[in-house]
Amino acid sequence: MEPNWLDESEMAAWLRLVAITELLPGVLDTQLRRDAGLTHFEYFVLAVLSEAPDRMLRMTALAQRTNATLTRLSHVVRRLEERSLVKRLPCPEDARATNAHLSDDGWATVVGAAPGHVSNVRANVLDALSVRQVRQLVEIGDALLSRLDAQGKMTALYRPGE
Amino acid sequence: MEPNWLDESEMAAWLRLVAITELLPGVLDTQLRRDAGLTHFEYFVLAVLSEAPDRMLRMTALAQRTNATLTRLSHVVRRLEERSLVKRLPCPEDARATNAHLSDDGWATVVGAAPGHVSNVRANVLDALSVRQVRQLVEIGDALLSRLDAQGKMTALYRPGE
DNA sequence: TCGCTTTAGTTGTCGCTTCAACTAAAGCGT
DNA sequence: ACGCTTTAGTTGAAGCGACAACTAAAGCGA
Repeated sequence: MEPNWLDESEMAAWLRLVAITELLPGVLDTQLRRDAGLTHFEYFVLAVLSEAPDRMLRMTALAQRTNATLTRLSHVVRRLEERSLVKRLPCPEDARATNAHLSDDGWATVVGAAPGHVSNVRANVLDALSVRQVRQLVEIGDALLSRLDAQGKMTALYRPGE
Repeated sequence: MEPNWLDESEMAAWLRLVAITELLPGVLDTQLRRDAGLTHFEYFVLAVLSEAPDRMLRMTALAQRTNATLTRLSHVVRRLEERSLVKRLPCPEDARATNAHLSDDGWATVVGAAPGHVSNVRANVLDALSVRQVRQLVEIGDALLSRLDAQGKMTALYRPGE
């Protein structure tokens, strides 16, 4: 393991990426918690469900689309169900599986939270970037995700096949 | 709050950024935990201390350089001190302040962990990017951090003043 | 149809982060 | 010298996520 150290430019990029991954979750959680009583991950789960056919997805599919482990999702969906934002239904075709269904309350919650969240994302992320940088970020994101999620378990749905 | 929704390109960039912030911490933590018994944040704290004069920094300065709240850092440094990787010393010039000092064990730990960590960062991040993309990522990172850390409390040390 | 393996999901425990509350010292105005 | 405010840091409780262990159903080979 001979240390092939980072050069100046690589270190600069790496430090910024680390800082972003530390700071971004807090920025998202703070706004959503204050305005909608949701963490960003909870919001994301509800938002993904809201776009699914019948507002319903299998736990495994939902986990993939939210970049989460099944364990994490299971805990979160249980809490969301306790708040009546989501309902869990046994899947008729496969008795092992569970369907997560967005309730009317859940729909209302995510619809109510969306505008504030979008404007927060604009204010803290997208408005800082030029159109060219947004395109570059898509490319960079695909490149990184091809390593971070090499098997495409999580991000296969929107990333180009390699 | 009229919802100015994201267009396709903005949504693509945003989804990728969210996925990265969800997946990257796990990739870093898993390798460092397995090979060195450290979380990435703990490693980062030790690494920052290792580069400071006398391997020592005030808690507040250390918090800034690690993108952390003082609360989070206080807990982490206490745990590191219990493992004898760090020693806390009262600051002679300011009786309110605490200096965190990297012990010899801490130094050995971070030096031992660095090569594996760097090669993990290469394998999962930097090797996926071209030289141009690394430069683009620095620019994008600066742009994002100017919003995420608008007051420059955390990242002022390596980001250009606006 | 029997048993083995894989898949789907849940649960309990533990560790880490956040939030609120707190102590204590420094700075500062008068 | 006196309070008031700010700064530095710690602490305890609560909540979330990771890991390991588990149940149960499906797939599949002989």
